[in-house]
Amino acid sequence: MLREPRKKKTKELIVRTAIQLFKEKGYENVTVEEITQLCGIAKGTFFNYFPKKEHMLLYVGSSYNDLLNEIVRKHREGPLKDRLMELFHDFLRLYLKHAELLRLVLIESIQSTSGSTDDTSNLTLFQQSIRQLLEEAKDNGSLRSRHDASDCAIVLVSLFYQTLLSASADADEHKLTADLQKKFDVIWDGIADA
Amino acid sequence: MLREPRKKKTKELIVRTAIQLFKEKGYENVTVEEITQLCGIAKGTFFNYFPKKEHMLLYVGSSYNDLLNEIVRKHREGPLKDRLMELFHDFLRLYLKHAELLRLVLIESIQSTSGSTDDTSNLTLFQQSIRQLLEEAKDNGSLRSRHDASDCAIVLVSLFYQTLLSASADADEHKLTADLQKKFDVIWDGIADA
DNA sequence: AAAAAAAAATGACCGTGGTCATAAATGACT
DNA sequence: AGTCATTTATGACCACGGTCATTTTTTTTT
Repeated sequence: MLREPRKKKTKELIVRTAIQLFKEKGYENVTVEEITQLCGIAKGTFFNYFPKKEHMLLYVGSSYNDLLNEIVRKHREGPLKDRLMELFHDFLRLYLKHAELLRLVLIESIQSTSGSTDDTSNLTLFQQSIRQLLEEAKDNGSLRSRHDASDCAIVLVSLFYQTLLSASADADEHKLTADLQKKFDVIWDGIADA
Repeated sequence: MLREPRKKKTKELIVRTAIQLFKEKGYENVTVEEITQLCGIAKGTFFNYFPKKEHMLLYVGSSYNDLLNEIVRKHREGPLKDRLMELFHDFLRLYLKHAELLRLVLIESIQSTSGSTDDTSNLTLFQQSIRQLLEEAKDNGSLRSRHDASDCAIVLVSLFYQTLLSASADADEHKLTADLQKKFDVIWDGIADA
């Protein structure tokens, strides 16, 4: 059967073409027809592969998955909190490279995740790898916490996303890192002093 | 000048009609034309009052502002953390009454807030009232914290929103309250034990 | 009260996302 | 190779959000 590989090829072609156009001209300024024309296919074909234009954004997101995992794997030295901060700092830098597009991706991911327990969403994947990191830290003693690793991961990741989303257009890397640092300080120590 | 009051009337009429239709049939299933027809005005008129259909969602959001402030004012007894939890619990109940619509409102609010420092957005307003509550608590001694009230407010509010957004369609009030409780425990005590 | 100016309403019109009946392509079977 | 079944591609078509030149209404000026 030669059909499957060919479908995949077409799908990849659409994704690659679309991402490039989105980065060039901005998501809103790219029409589905434009994408398909550049791919040499008919407009209708696009919708055989993606139910909505917005679904492309989820694919843009998942195209970053490998890169994200690599970053998570990279940070293995030093105190846990510092490691996490460096890790998020790297993510932040990556995000800022295409902030306009990735903001849409993030919002779309949030939108598609909510209302359904879908474990394969980009957001959940990311959360899981942070959770895993925390669990390892708990196991090897570098983190002592009465809280569930899973809950901590949710908290950390939401605050990270919140930082990205609240980033105003003029915000630079350093401002955002500082923002994130403050939030992390709060949750790391807790709000109320003992 | 009699123009201003009349404009306001029309705007209110549109908002009321739209909200009702949204709640009846769901945002996506209501067309602008339908709204205007029910208002007895032309389609084009709608866009004299709202630049986009989605802007209606922000107005839906702001229509809850008074109610929200009232809830904040209501909880004045007991330990701070409990008060906050009750407060958020009330919000949550309110949210669940029209979860479908309010999820869209929330997402739209997030979307419109991000990228611009707009202090009048619904989200910012809410955050500010929580911040104020925390500051009062710090002043009268019921909260002792080394962290900025503002930062704490951001953290609390983001986690609340995250809870709302991650609510799957089948989630009930109790499940969500429990979810929220766990997150609040984490940030209240801090992730790492002393 | 008439004329001029300003503001607001209108609906024909357009672009784009998305549908769907039909056509083309592919693979299985004889 | 020829027939049939199934999958995939196609583009005319539609619905809806949004625009804009024109008309209608309201306010100001004389």
